[in-house]
Amino acid sequence: MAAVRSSPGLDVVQTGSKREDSLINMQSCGQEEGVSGQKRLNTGQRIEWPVDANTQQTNRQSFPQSSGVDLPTYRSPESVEMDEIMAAMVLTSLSCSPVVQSPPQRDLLPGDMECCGGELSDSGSSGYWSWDHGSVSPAPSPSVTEMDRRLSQPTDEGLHMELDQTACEELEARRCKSLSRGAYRCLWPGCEKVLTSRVGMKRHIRILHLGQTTAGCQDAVQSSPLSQSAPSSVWQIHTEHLYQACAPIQVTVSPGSPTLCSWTLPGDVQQKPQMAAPRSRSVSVGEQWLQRNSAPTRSQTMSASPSRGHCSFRKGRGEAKKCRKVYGVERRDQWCTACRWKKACQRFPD
DNA sequence: CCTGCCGGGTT
DNA sequence: AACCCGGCAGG
Repeated sequence: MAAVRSSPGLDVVQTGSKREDSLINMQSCGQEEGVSGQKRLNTGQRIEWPVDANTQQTNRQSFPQSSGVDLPTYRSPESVEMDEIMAAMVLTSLSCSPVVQSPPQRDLLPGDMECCGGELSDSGSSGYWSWDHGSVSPAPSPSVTEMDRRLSQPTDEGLHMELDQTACEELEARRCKSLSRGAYRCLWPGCEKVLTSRVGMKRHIRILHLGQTTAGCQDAVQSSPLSQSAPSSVWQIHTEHLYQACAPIQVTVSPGSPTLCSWTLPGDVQQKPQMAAPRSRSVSVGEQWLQRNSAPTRSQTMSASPSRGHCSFRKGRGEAKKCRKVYGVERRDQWCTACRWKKACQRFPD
């Protein structure tokens, strides 16, 4: 059985039964101050479980707001933006230069996109953060129906990020499979247009699918929550192992364009949102508070001060109460992992 | 002395 | 990688 929390004050229990829908029970519990979550099943049983910080965060992305769990018939009012998001995904996919068809010399034109081996940054844009796909394998792509369901769900910022990445992977996989050498096929739903040049394909998507005449695409992507939100989501996801993240998380800021921010993460870490979903672990009040209050701020801090990558620097004593003080030595099992290992506390970071 | 956590060792 | 702990620094 998997227990999830969809949003503050709204708990959801999802059983492993085939009749999930009928067994889903939602209850507004308010914001309890305890360490564990608690839930009532429809059997009348009351179940308490430790809530994982990652699980909480992840599931807030997966089951956002009032929709609770996957209700197939639900259509979000925000789905009207999906065309735009789809366009962004298609273009993002397009920006991933196919290794199979790209010999050492890449047809990089002025204003053309970068290869996805390292960055997706469009040199013609600003404020377009990018992913390093790293070791992410395109093989396990979600089904079309699942994609559609996710697209139709109301999304918060985190889900946008997940959507973007997953969709990019899938589109890239589909494109790599279906493409003949040197040709680009438009993956816009219902459009099978094949062009030989990347620039032409970009133009095709812009004009036909976005209805834009000139360089509006990057701006559309830039201004969408899809791109704006992802870094903070990533940050939230990885706070659990923050003390290990000094090296893996790399933030680079382009000197030329102040808003161009490139996030480089190891592939396995990027997949964590999907893998962490069924997990369940104890979460503290502090962790919940941290996720609610400080995570967005931290993302901004990350963007503003990328020099944090240096780990050897010993910080002065912060003001925050750490697990040791909050729980005491006698409740050491409730400490965060880092505190138990005498590492820098990641539940109550300074 | 208490606390936080770095650095390094062990499993 | 996960886990543990000696020892150091700050308060």
